[in-house]
Amino acid sequence: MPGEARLLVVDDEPNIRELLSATLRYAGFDVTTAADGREAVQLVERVRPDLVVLDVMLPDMDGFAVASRLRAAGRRTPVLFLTARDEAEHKLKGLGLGDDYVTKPFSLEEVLARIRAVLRRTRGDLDLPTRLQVADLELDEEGHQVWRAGRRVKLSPTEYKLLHYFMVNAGRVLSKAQILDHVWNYDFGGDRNVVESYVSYLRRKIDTVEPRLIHTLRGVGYVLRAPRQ
Amino acid sequence: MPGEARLLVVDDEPNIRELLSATLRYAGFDVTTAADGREAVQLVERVRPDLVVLDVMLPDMDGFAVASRLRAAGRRTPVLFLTARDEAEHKLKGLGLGDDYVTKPFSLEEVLARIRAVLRRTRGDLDLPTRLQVADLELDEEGHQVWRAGRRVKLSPTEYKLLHYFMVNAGRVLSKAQILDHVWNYDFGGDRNVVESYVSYLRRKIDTVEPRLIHTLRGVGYVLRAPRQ
DNA sequence: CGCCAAGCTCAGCCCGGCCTGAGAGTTTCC
DNA sequence: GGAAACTCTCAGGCCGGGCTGAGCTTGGCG
Repeated sequence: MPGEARLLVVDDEPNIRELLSATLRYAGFDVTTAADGREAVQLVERVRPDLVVLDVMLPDMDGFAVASRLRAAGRRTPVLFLTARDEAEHKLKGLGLGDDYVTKPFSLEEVLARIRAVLRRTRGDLDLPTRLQVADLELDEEGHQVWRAGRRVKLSPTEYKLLHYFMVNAGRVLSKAQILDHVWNYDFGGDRNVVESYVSYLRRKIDTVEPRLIHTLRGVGYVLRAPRQ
Repeated sequence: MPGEARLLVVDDEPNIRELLSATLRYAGFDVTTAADGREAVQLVERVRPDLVVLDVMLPDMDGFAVASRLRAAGRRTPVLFLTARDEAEHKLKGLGLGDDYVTKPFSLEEVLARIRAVLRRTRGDLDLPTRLQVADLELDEEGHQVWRAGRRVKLSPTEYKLLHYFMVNAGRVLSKAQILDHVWNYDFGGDRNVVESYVSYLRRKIDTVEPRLIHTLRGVGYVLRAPRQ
């Protein structure tokens, strides 16, 4: 439970806006949305969000302009910028302390991770768990590290994101479609065989000892869980 | 009791439309129907459904077009798409989060399960039970797991769906025809001996201990129930 | 008590979902 | 600039599960 933090999501594309707001609400945040910079500035005054998720390409004003308006108004609300891959490089110098950015197209897991990290820093939300555990499988979010049976395991970025998603949803069956939606970028067009491949990689790295934790449910999906219970 | 949620069912085939609306009404939902995209868009405004069940193949406009119309209109009504098997693969990226899809031909149990899952996510209907129990027989919907007398039991997908249907209707006599209609796809052409076969499989897996829970009523059907007192 | 319909069970075929190794294409890092 | 790591695709093969058909069992009824 993210402690009911208030978020303001600002993006002019309805699809992205909806994608984000639905995901973040489901993750337990209190979400307000805005479609342009003007609306965003107004809403910040009204809802006093703990964090603003802000597209840098807005129809009326640059995302950075919005951000400096916030700061000029005395708010030091942290901002998570959404930016195209090539814009990111030279623009990120504009970041204030506590701010961060994610490049489009992003994956939902990525956005959630960044939001949690920012809130942890700025609000001192130490109640946000930083360590996930299922049986003898451990994942440290801050240190990006994973252990199985006490042994350190090295994972690629995608493997890590997949495992993280599994662990946050331990005990819950996840369809391949769901996994694709959360772990892969929203514009990924390939087929779900990727998920099978990565589950296979993961198993080889973290699930070669008993008890097996990743289970296949034919025709349904996968689930990470410790036996018994 | 689904809490009186309002549904809008959109499909141009009268058979499917009726099949769905009758089933969903019987399951306790407040159902409105539409035969094409134009009508659907209008009705969404009027009835403000909690969820739209939407065929992707409509005579006048693509189901996805309808969905984006809804989103453009500011509604964040979740959508359950009905899609042919081969369309499903590559299109599922158009889904907003909170949306889901079912492939045609579907089984009614499948549709009901998806609808409940979506409502649970989007409305936060956490009061909807996720765990069913009859005597010492337990079924966990989220984890797709079943226990009898405290022992974990492994079921195939069809066995699971059948048991789920039994448990939701515990105490009610179900004819083989009813079971066929709900658990098997609507285009299933085989004979009802399948039901007998699967009841047999189920008994072997979950009903070998006292008290027996699955009872045969010759010439009538089956019923799952714990003995009196 | 014997017959018949209904129900039960099991072997077996077939299909499709899943896994995995190989490899192409791309990015990252030294 | 090259090597290593990583992502994704493809296809072959395996195996679990779906369904069928036939023979057997059970229960109802005259």
